Amino acid sequence: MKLSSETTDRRIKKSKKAMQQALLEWMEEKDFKSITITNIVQRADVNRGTFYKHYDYKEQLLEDIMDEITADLKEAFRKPYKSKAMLELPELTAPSVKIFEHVLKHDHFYTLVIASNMLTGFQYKLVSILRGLVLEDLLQAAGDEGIDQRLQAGYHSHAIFGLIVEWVHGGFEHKPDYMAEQLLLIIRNRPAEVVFKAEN
Amino acid sequence: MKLSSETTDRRIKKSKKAMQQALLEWMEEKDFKSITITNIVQRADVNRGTFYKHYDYKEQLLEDIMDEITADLKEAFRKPYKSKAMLELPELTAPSVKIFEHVLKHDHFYTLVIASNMLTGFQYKLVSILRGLVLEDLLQAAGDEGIDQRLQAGYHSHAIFGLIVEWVHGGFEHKPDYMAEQLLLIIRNRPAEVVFKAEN
DNA sequence: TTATTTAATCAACACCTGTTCAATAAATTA
DNA sequence: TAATTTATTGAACAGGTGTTGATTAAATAA
Repeated sequence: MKLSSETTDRRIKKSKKAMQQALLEWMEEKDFKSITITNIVQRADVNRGTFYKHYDYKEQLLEDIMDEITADLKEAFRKPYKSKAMLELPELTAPSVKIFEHVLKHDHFYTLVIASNMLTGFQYKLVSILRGLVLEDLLQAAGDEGIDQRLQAGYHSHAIFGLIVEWVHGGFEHKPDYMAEQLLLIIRNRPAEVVFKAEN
Repeated sequence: MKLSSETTDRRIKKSKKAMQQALLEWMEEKDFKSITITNIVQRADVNRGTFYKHYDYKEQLLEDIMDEITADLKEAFRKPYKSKAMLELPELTAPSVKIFEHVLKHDHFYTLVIASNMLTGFQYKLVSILRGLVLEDLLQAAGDEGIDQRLQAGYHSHAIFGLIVEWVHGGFEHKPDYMAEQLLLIIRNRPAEVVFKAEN
């Protein structure tokens, strides 16, 4: 008798890896939209049925690739942080430096995904992770003046994502330390009269 | 002789409207992904060639619909604001109240787009508009302590979008005034030690 | 190793896609 | 109004899609 074992069948891993690799290669050559399932399976040298056995559409295949990137982001937060930047910047910005270092580590992928327009799935994952981290800290820090902490978490997680988008669009012309410093400055700033000017 | 006139041909308007209406109707019934071009043109009662004359893919048709929504957002900012909330809240939050009122006005559409996962195009437009408004104000308010204003604009525009997402996911359980109040509280809060807790 | 389970393959299917073309109908211009 | 321009139509096409069922091959369990 054969029960569902813990480790996935080597054939599955092999097929998935081949298709993931094929998709990434095609993405270097042409627009995501114009890449067909047939393209992918031909380059991966697997049957089209194999694709449909594991995925419903190509976006799902991309999400599989994204999962590895976001796993790295999560891991980056667990490791203790040691670097020059930490000595120069306030201690509390360390985790945010990690974010930007993570993005820079995968700069090619981030550029590919953000520059084109298929980040829905990726953005969702990324923001969800950031939101979780922010919310965790907010709950520990305990209530501030009647602020809805879910809204606050949604606000800050998207905000950091926005910073990443700007960074990518600018072609990574700044160092991660600079980005973390800017994040701190923006947060510390009193932008009430700046975010939206009152009409006279 | 017939030159390109200012007003678009009535046939074009009619065809586009029919297809837009058909897409919205299908979106009530099934997943965006599973809606085919054939579905749309059959319900709109136009030839498939007509679709491809105006659009490349269905996402473009959706963007056409989105343009009307975002046009309303822009317009909402130009009109002078008068309401009860203005008396209760600081004057400078008025424009942000408008944002949330706009979202509530189109609550059905926002829910449809944000709950599903095809907001890439819409989000881009929305954030771009917010970013433009924020950046405009930032440039007028003049430099604050070495903050990169583009990064700041990206930060705040995505942050507000994040607030909208939270609001939609929560099923609009708050009033626009409350959302604007929360926005103000979050911005005014000193969240430096809250956004990311320093590890010990 | 052998038996069993399960993934990958191949062929075939109806349907959707994106494009082309000549024919038609509706709009605009004078 | 008549003449001209242009959108829409309908048919047809080579391809891609998503699914099926029977067969083969590889991985796992005993």
